[in-house]
Amino acid sequence: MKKSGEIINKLSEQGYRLTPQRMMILSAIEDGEGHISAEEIYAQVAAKYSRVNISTVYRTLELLKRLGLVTETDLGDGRLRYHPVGKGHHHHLVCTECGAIVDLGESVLSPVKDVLLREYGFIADLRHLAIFGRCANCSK
Amino acid sequence: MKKSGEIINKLSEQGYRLTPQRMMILSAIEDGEGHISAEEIYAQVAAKYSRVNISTVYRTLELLKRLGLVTETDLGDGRLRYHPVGKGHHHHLVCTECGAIVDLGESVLSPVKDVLLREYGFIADLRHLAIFGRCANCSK
DNA sequence: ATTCTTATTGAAACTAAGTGCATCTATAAA
DNA sequence: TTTATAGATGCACTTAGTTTCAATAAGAAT
Repeated sequence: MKKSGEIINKLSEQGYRLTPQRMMILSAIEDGEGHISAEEIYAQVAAKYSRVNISTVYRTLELLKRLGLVTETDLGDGRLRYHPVGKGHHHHLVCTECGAIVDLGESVLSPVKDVLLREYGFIADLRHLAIFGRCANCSK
Repeated sequence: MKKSGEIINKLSEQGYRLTPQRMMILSAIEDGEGHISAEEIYAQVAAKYSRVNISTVYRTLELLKRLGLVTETDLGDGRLRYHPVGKGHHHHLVCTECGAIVDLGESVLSPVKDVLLREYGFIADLRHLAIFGRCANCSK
């Protein structure tokens, strides 16, 4: 039960205002296991402070994304999921047949990241990717 | 100016009906340079046959996607883009700063595809990916 | 403590995409 | 050629996310 300090500090360092809405959105993101959706964040915040608007949640997520503090990932269930960057990087294999999700270390994509940087000077954001396809069972 | 036969043949082989709506949607996808959006397909079809509904476009795209006949890619402009698989595979580097899009051969991701198959038995669909990040200019 | 400035918020409208259901029609069977 | 039927469509509605704009309030300056 920590105080979501990491992201808050970075926001205030960079001159962004620390509104109560933002504080509550941040703790919703930093508590829990990550992979939270905008609606879930909204539900958590609204439970304590019913005046929040969901567009504030979306706007805060957009900001955190732009500052590189959270990653946004489409896991194929129709809503985007958010993960605090401070909690570590990983990827997912998502089976489009049965819906199974397998976690994947960060290292699988590092060679790609390196090639893109070397050959194109492109700094690829490959911190939390969902790779779709068919799992071992479904393609047997 | 070919007759969008490839996809039509595959649909009818597999027992799907060849409705006039589908035929018009298919030629919209197969003519042109690919990377067409659902709205653009709808506009093209509606110009000839104003009774089509856009949900038919979405449903047809869903079908073609499921059958592996088109790829769906988010190039970051708020609408998904579709590309006929028969026209070849490639990827895109999308700069989240300036919006520049650089094309990329298929080969960059083949090693990843191989590793996922070998180590997880996972058949990854990596035929038309958009990789977001910062281009050489924007990260100078 | 009060005032000021501008970032942030809430409300509502809007967009892209997906869904449920009654109707219609492409295709196969008679 | 006509009929039957399951697949496909149109329409209305829902959902996730974005945008506009007037009102509010965080944080700086006084």
